[in-house]
Amino acid sequence: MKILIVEDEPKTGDYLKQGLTEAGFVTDLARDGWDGLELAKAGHYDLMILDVMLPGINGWQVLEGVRRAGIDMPVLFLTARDQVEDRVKGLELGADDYLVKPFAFAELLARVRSLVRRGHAGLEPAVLKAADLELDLLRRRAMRAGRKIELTAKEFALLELFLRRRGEVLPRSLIASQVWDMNFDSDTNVIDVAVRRLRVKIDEGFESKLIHTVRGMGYVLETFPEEPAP
Amino acid sequence: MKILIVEDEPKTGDYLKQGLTEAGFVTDLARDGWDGLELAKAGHYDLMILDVMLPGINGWQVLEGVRRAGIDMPVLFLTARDQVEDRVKGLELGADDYLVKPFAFAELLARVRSLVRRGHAGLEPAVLKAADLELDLLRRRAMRAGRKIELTAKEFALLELFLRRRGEVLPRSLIASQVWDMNFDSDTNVIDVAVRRLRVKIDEGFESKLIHTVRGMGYVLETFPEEPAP
DNA sequence: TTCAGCACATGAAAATCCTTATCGTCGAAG
DNA sequence: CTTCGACGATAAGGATTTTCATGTGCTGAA
Repeated sequence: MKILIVEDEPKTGDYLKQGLTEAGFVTDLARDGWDGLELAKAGHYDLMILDVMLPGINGWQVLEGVRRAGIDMPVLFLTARDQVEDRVKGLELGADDYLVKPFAFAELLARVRSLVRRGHAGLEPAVLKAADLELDLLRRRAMRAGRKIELTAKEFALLELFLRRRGEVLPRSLIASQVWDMNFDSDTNVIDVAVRRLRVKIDEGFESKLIHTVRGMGYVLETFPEEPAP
Repeated sequence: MKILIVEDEPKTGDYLKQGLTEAGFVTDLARDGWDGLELAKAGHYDLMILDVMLPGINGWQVLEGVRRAGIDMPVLFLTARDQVEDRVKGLELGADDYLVKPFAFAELLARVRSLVRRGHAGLEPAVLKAADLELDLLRRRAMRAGRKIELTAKEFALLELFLRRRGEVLPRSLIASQVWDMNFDSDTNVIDVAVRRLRVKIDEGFESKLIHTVRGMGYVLETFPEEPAP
């Protein structure tokens, strides 16, 4: 599997190249937009990782050039934290996924694998929904019934997990491994506390509750109450 | 590469098996000490991952049985947080490495790879030193000039990095990727602040400073001052 | 030499996260 | 029906980590 990285900052570029190489990919690295475009046209890649901020021509322009040349490969692009609208724009231009700097390498790897596997057929949904709750993954914002909800990083990750696996009962060990990247140590109740904080934000003050406890098992996010009417 | 996992808690066991399988290893899973011992004797494994707390016979006993049977394979064992002395004991009994629960999977994978590669020839050093500073990785304790120093998780990780790469100038991007598992985003100074906190703890009040700033490059831990005498 | 600009240092406030302790509730057993 | 025990909810406290604002000193250019 061959990946083209287009990144001007040397440290980030080397970091990506090394990490992906260790993960078993073959990589080429372009240091600016022009080189990137040229390489993209010349070689056959399974994926392109594209920084938005580049000297010469920027990331979108590279993307546009690539698409104009009729090259059909998935594109993952990298944006800085404040370039939210850029991300939206990039997706409209035909990118397949994005990642906000700074990012954990594990996260990048997961997305790269996903894209390489799926091709750029199915873009990940940008907004997850359940009833009147919406989680915008691009803008990192949550809303319920039209009201904006502020979430911390952990809360966001937790809610994202719940929404991605809506209706499934998630045992604490699963939540721990996904949200905390930890193998579970049962003598703590971090998860209970985190779920509570999330509940306060997304359920408190609303008629229908979304997060439900399944005693002895874990937690579920469900649109309908467990027991409709006795 | 074949790995034997001995772990009674089902969730942890499955988690390990799945994760390692995805990482390309072949795994067998034993649910208690007796099964573990039997499998270890029967099959040819490149590594055994051994939980200390097991029903029937405990981890050390399994280890002892394995060694008695003349089986020579590296052993990585898993301990709970409070079983510090157990870890020390386990290493004395001939384990090759340990991991404290809860642990990040990435950490486990790194150690597994290291052990599979090296065999159990070279146990990682348990104590890192520089001048009169010591960092005990087993007991997670730091001392300087005989005085105990309390460190937080981040401080510990940072100091460990400095000690492992003593004398090397570490750019911020490297520190970010190692200690924060993040690709670097230059508009923050978390690293500066973290380095400062560490400095206060290990250098303040001591004649010779260990952590030095290299302007425009990063930080180094060095025993000798950069410029001896002008 | 002086000044401006940049890099790093520092202190303090704010945000987040984890721990601990206590209370409540559900379910099973008597 | 009552009691007990386990599991979960909740509140409060504390520790850690991050952000922000400001200070200081080096370096290179005028």
